[in-house]
Order: sequence, then structure tokens, then C-alpha cells
Amino acid sequence: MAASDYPKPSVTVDVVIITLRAEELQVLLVKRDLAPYKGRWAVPGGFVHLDESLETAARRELHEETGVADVYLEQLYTFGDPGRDPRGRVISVAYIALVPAPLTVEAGSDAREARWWSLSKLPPLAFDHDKMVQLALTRLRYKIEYSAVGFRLLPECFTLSELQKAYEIILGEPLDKRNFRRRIMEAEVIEPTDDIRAGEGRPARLYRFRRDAVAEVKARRLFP
Amino acid sequence: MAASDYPKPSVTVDVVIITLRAEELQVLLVKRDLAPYKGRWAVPGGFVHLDESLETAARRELHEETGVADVYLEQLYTFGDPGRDPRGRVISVAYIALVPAPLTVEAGSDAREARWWSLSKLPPLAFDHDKMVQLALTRLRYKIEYSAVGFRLLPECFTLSELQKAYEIILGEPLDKRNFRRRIMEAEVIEPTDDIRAGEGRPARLYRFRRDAVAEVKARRLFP
DNA sequence: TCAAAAGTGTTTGTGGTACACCCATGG
DNA sequence: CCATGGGTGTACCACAAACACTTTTGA
Repeated sequence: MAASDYPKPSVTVDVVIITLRAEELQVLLVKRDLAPYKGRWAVPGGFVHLDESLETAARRELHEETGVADVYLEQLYTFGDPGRDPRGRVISVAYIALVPAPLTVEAGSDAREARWWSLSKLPPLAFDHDKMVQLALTRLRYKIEYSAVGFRLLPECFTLSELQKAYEIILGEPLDKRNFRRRIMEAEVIEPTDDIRAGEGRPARLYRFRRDAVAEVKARRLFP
Repeated sequence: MAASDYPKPSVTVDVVIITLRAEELQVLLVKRDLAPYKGRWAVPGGFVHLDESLETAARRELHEETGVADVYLEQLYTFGDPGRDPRGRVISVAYIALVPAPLTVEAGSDAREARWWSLSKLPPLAFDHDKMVQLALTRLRYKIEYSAVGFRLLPECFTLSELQKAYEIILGEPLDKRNFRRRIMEAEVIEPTDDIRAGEGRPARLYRFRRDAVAEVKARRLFP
């Protein structure tokens, strides 16, 4: 019953890379230039090297596609149904990555075509990647409510209005300005910077996320 | 870049089987009778067959160890650091299973020794299984607060006192009897049966979990 | 001086928490 | 009739939600 007695599946990592662009949530997809599903859009990913951890593999893929390094990355789910890949048994460990808003991707190291897609208007996807993207979205919506991952979709500095707007987009509902500001200040997860952003109308103070913030809240209990 | 160009890791599933026994949370461990870590206790698991899904493999392991079939099973996390198994690269997809309270295990199909261990008094574990068990416990505590998975640790019929006791054990804190009863009835997740359990003192009505119950509550928002 | 966005408190309602006594049965 | 666990209602407090006007700048 040693490991080598069994035929082995292949193992890949796929990274659902999500950002906030053009007032909506978008996901980065690549066009496959090889069979199977040649020409279809897919979540970027690749085989795990034998000497790297799963997270390292995910960061490598992420870096190859976007050039960014220090971003939020979390394991999402492992997909392993037989038959999900026509090449044979392939088990895929999916990750979710959140990258800051104004990221111009273009020019991954591959020649593959890559572009952002609105999460509400996705093309047909290769493999079981539609399930993967849906799960990532569910998890993000869920997690954003009780933790501070939302900040990982914003640039380092932002105004309170931009922050509120981001939350409205992610949650899909409008929020009250005064309640939002009060609560976010009470939560002590952001701190003011010395900078001001001018634009149309009155200039706004810029804030940044406090890295030391304890940004999790206990869930409301179903029955205490 | 075909799948076969890469050397492949082995893939296993491990199942953290949790139950409620002797007024505490316990986990089922097996004593390894082969190297590596021969003689150490470990989370039950095994290699994934090429023609079965990950969940099927997990249910197979679960059934081999406990004989039970229809229990709560959920994917927990995939552990894949190189070096976590001295035999070579082994990636393990961990599942968490909740089995109903009065389960007498004994006599798995293997000859391996298996027994329940209190989660607060674990022996040294093989591989990275200590991390695995800790993660399972964290997830259970967390999940129990906003969903109804707690019922999966109870037999089909139970009294309200038994249910409250179970919640107190899982959450690790005492609960108020009247508040608990009011809230659980309002949640409409259980229904009374026609049966009564007699014992010492006044007999208690038996309840059962409503399978149709929508038993998730929205998390309290960090900032709305 | 006007347009545009930033910023700022109070009131009201709901839900969470704390708390003590009577009831039904078996021995 | 007594011991044991089962079952029930109310009062207070804290936090969430609703709501409108003043301020600062650039054009």
C-alpha cells in the first residue's frame, strides 16, 4: 500500500483573480490556445511542480498572469470529479485572489490572450470553471460581510466615498452614507493619511487600511 | 504542456470524523501499522482511486472506519506542502465528517486499531494531521454558529435539554435555557415528535430536526 | 455664485440578554 | 411527599436603521 502502487492523478492549481473595475466585479480569464477546449475562456492555472507548495504554485500563476505579487490569496476548493478534464484524471486546487482596483493587466508572460470579464456577463468557460467562478463569487460576497477582505480590492489610498462605492458594488445594494462612515470609523480598520484628493466638488481626505486591524467580526448566532 | 509531461504527486483524502461523546467533542483516529510514522495516531484516509470523485473517496474511507453512510461530510482544506509526507509528494484533500452521538465504532474493516480521542487531549499525530484536526475544530465552531450543522452530531430524536447541552459543549460556554428555547423555536429548524422520553424527573418531549429547514443566518456585517 | 461632492448627529425601533418560578413524574 | 429535570414570560439595554442640511472647493 505504498504511494507508488496507485496510478496518480495530475494536480493543477487554478486562480480565480477578481478585481473591481468599471463599477463592477470582474474576473481575469485567459483564452485557451491548446486542446482541450481550445479557444474557450478559462480560469488561469497550471500544473503544480513537485517541489513547490500549492500556494506557491498559485502565486506563480498569479504573477505570470498579472505581474502582481503581494495580493490577497486564499484556497477556495478542490475540484476532482473524474471526467472534469478530457485528458484524464486531473484534480484542481482552486484559489481566489483579490487584486487592487486600477490594475492594467495586459501582457502576461504567455502569449495567451487574457482579459477582464464582468462577473455578470461571462462567456462559456472551459472545464468546470463556471462552477469555480460562481463559488468564488459566493465566497467573496459572504466573506466581505464579516471580514475586511474588501480592502484588498482597493488601491492603498482611497476616499470614504470610494470605499462606500466599492462595498455597494460588492454587496449589490446601496448603503447609508452616515451609518457607513460611523461604523467604519468605529471599527478602527482604516486610518487617515495626510493627503487630500481634489476633483470635482469638495476635496476628500484619503484613508488607508490599517494592516494591524483585527478585522473579523463574530457571526450572528443562529441560536445562542 | 500535456498532463503527462509533469511528474505527478500522489493524492489522498483524509477524513476528520467528529462526534459528541461523554460530554465532549471527540475525533476518530487510527493507529498507523506501517511506516512512515508507524505506531503514531493519524486521521483516517487513503489514496484516491482514479475512477472515484474526491467526495466518494472520502465517503468510502468514512464507511470503512465507521460503517455509517448517511452523514454530514464537507471538504475542509487541501494540504500539499512538499515534505509533509516522507514518502514523497503527497497532496491530501481533507474532509470533515459529523456523525451522530451514540456511535459505537469498533471493528473497522481494517485490522488497524481505531478509537475516539477527546479534542482537548490529543496524542502526537502523524504527518501534519494536528494542523488538520485544529482546522476542522475551528471550522466546526465557526460554522455551528450560523448554520444548523450541530444537529448532525445528535441522534434523530432528542430533547431540548440534550440539544442545549450539545450546543454548550460545542461552543464551550453555558447558555440560558429560556433564551435558547425561544430562539430555537423561532428559527423553525426543529419540530416536535409525538414521543416523550421518561427518565429521572419530569419526562421531556422529543424533537427532530426539520430537513426542510433553511438553517443559515446571514452573518452580522462588519460595516453595513 | 453655482454645481458637485464631502462631511456631520439625533431619534426611533428591534433584537439580545438577564433573570425566577411552577410543573410533571418516579421513587 | 420529595427529588429531579422540564417547561414558561418579562423588563431593560445596546446597537442598527432612518433621515437632511452645511461645508468646501473649482469652474
